Amino acid sequence: MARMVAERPDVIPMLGEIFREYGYEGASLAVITEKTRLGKGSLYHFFPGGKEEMATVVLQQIDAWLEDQIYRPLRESDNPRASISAMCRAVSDYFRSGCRVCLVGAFALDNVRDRFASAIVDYFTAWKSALAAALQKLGHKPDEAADLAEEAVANIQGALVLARALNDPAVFERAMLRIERRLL
Amino acid sequence: MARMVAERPDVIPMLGEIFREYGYEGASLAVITEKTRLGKGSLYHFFPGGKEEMATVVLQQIDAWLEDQIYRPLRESDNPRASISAMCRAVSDYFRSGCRVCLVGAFALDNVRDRFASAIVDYFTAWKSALAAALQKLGHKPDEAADLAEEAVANIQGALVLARALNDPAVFERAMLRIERRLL
DNA sequence: TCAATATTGTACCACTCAGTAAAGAGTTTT
DNA sequence: AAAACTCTTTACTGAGTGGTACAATATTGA
Repeated sequence: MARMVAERPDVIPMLGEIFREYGYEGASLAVITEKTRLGKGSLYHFFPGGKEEMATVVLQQIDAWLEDQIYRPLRESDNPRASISAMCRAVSDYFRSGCRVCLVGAFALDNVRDRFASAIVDYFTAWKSALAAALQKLGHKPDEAADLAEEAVANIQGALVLARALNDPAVFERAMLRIERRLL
Repeated sequence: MARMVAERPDVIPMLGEIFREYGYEGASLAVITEKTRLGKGSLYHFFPGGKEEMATVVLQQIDAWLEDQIYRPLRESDNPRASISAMCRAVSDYFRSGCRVCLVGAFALDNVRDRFASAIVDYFTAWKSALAAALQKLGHKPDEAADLAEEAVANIQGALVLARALNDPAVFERAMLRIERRLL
């Protein structure tokens, strides 16, 4: 039969948005088939492991993107100020000023946390340590840098929760400004 | 037939813990009947509105508790330092060092946010303004106090997300110390 | 004692869930 | 051209969903 969608990779970003919008449990196969315009057959052809595999792949893709765009620059740049500043901009963009949810944060609060525990831990650990590396290059002592990094990562998550709760992007933007000011 | 549980009020805290543990969608009636030891008949007798009414009542009860234990002291105490300090302790206790989820925060990230939007907005708004009132009594200017309060409330949520993601209460305790230090 | 009311167990409803099976259509390879 | 492979459609399963109906039973107050 005719191909509806070129390749499996094309579906992954759609799945990401679906999980963001509906959550893991809320993203029923009915929703997924409707939004992706893919029948169940195709879905299970691409992801034999079903919904769980879909979510796993989405989490992998998110990790890869952040590694490229944020973690590596933080670790490897010889201009830590600039890469931290770039991180704040990228985060603000990525989360669309708080209108977009952090999938990993949402999973962490959900009862699917245990199912994706290792991906969730990896996500936050990688972020913390990459940011801490940049902060050390900025002159902070290792434990001081780790503390600052943990605080920043937590505060980003908090800003996302509050902005979505109050449905107010300004809350997120204010928080990101505070976070950047404190890091630099 | 014999009464299993004395009164409707006794069930509400159980429902709270169930929603915390399973989320709104994850808390199926099967789970609820099992954990409360109440049959569907009793459940729908006490809560004719079904699951949605159960969650609404739980949110109301949470709000009432916080109003009593945290908001009112913050607003009315003439020792703002002490009441802010007490708030931090109460929060740490309430969330069991981050092992317990904030139901309202979790709902905010979930796709049930819209259904309980007003309760969610009220929760965070009340908290922010009560804390801002205390900060004003501490000598902060109104907009400065509002900003600090918003930051603190957001950071508590962030600490909850990160602590649960990393499954590490120490993350939450560290964050609460930072928050208290910054407020006082 | 006895009727009114409050509570509970059970069976049931229509619907949705994730997942499967299999046959067919399209494309590639041989 | 035909076999092999990739993808899609369709119909289906069995379990679980929230919610309803109602009769059976307890408790209460007169």
